[in-house]
Amino acid sequence: MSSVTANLRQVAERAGVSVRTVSNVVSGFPLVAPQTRERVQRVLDEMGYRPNAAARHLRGGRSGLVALVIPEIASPYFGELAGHLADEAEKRGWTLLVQQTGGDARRERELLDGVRGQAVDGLVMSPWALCPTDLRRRPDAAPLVLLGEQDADGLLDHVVIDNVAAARELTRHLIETGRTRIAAIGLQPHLTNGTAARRLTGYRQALAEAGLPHDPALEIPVAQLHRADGAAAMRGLLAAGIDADAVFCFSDQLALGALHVATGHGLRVPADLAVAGFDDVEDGRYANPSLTTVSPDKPAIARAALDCLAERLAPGTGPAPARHIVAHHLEIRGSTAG
Amino acid sequence: MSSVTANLRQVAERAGVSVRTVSNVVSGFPLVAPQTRERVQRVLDEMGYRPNAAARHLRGGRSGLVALVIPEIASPYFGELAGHLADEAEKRGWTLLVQQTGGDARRERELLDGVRGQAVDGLVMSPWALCPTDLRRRPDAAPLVLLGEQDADGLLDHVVIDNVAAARELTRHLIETGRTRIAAIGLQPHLTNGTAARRLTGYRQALAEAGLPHDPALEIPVAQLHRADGAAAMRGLLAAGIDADAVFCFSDQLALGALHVATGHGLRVPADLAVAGFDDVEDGRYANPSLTTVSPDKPAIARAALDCLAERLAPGTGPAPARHIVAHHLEIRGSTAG
DNA sequence: AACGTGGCATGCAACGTTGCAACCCGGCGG
DNA sequence: CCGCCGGGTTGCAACGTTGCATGCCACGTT
Repeated sequence: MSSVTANLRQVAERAGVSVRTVSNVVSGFPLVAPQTRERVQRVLDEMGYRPNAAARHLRGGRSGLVALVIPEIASPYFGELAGHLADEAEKRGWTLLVQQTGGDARRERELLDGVRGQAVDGLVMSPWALCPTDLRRRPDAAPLVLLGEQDADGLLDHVVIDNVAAARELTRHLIETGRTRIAAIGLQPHLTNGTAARRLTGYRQALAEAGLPHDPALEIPVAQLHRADGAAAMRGLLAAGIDADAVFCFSDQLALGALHVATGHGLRVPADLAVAGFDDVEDGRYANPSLTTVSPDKPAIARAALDCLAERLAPGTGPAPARHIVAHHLEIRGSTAG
Repeated sequence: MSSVTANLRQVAERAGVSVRTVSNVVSGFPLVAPQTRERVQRVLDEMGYRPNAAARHLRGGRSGLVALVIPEIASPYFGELAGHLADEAEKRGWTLLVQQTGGDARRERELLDGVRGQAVDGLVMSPWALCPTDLRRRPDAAPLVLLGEQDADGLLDHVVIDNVAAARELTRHLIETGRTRIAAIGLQPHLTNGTAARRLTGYRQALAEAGLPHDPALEIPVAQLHRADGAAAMRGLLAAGIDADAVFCFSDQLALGALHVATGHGLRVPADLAVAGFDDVEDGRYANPSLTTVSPDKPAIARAALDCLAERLAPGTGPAPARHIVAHHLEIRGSTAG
């Protein structure tokens, strides 16, 4: 079977030059005579030459692939993030590849030390089950950037927003609208990912600053971050007869589930109950009522993650692993302020 | 710089056998003496050997990569589909790679005849701007499967649901709940993708079957399929004073936008206005009220697309390009039946 | 006229893997 | 005893590309 596309040798033969010279033209090497360059270029175009990625990869060690390793791409937050990452990767000449873990520890580990047989130049990962020591103890493979809180300052690159501050700001907003019994939905004590813990900290700080009591019954853990989990948490609150006047959910998905159950239960939002989320996914903007949320700068997260990988891939060791903090802002909408 | 992982040569040296024999062990070639196999396997494990994907690709011509070429991954429908595709790809030893086109013709063409320099084994594509002739006129590159209607029966593989029937069923449902002035939102006359056209056909058929008049003012085109477009269309309906008692949107995203505007305008759904969508994305399930929709069997779509690629990749030409029809069902929820 | 110089072009080797053909050797039938 | 057979193992070559070193030529300088 012949190759699907012309290769350097075939172009060289047709143009009457050496393979090396064609390669020089393709790669833009300056020491090629103008008329030679032009002739070779013409043949390249004629034959529709496209460089063979496998050969380049084998030769140069770069595949041009970056892996996004996440629990699930169907989740709106990761979907939106993947969109930005794909765009940014494109700008840098990379292609994004998606690997789903389902939050499973074994699968996370498996992907960590060798996505597709060392075929990627770098990994952008959102770990749920692996702890920082797991993440560090791996063969000298492709550079790794983590998304979300990791308690691994100075040991691993990770991109985050200031979750404590963001949660505090949002909670303060709820307090300013007159709420005093604010539930927090979304604790994830079973995860190594420290994001939920930081948001809980911010929430508690805001309560303390306002002199509000801190009621453990209002701090509700969830199994996952799906709408169904938010719905279940809300049903639990209602069934237990807990009189909350606001719920702060640690993701928009949870909030949308909670909102659905609350309104289905006859509660008016925001009059009877304020509902707020986190992530600013597009669904929230069009919910009824639209959802107040913390909006992380997702394009900036994508840029930061890929910049970080680019630095690690550049010759030289680059700077020490760092915590890259990205901007966020409060997006106040109808679900908390009617 | 040494290679990041042990290669066959290093393993062979350590195990005291030839490179070829190690390769035989790795690939499970049967003619290897049991004790040799065992010894080599031990060394493989010790050294943490992982086959080099680039070399395999160069040698064997298979990269193990499948590209998903879609307008945008952030769209919930494509996000959910990508999740299923990634899972199914995984099962078949493939990895999914995402390329966004933004619906742009040039970008679609570019990706079509050479994603990443012929580095993928197959493409799953949802074209918006390219017509079937464009899609067929391409160098003998990787096999291609299209998602959505293409008017290219027998010429190109494509995976669809029966859009005419589905739209007819949904419209009939609206009629059965007593609606007579049913708007259709989501015509896309500017796209080559024939999906919207088929849904419009089904809609009109149902109206005709019920003996309802067909009012062009109720057939509303949109620029894209985002929530914002659905919202804009709904605002247009309301501003024009058109008295519809139902809107059938050609995607859930459109429906959610329309729903948002309708309820924001004081309309009670479904009492004053029924709203229905298409795609059954998770958002719709948790909307207020939850959204009636056509639910395509997304896992089956993913399976069909990848099975089709697998057939094309198998030795031999395989069956003629076909239209693969996947099941769907009506998901009746609160937005049409209170 | 001999020499250095710099622009341009080329050949060789190697990246890690696998298809192919050959090889060696013990056992068995002629 | 020789030749054949087949299980087990091996070397060679090639996939397409690029780094490195070298070759060649014309021109300008000594």
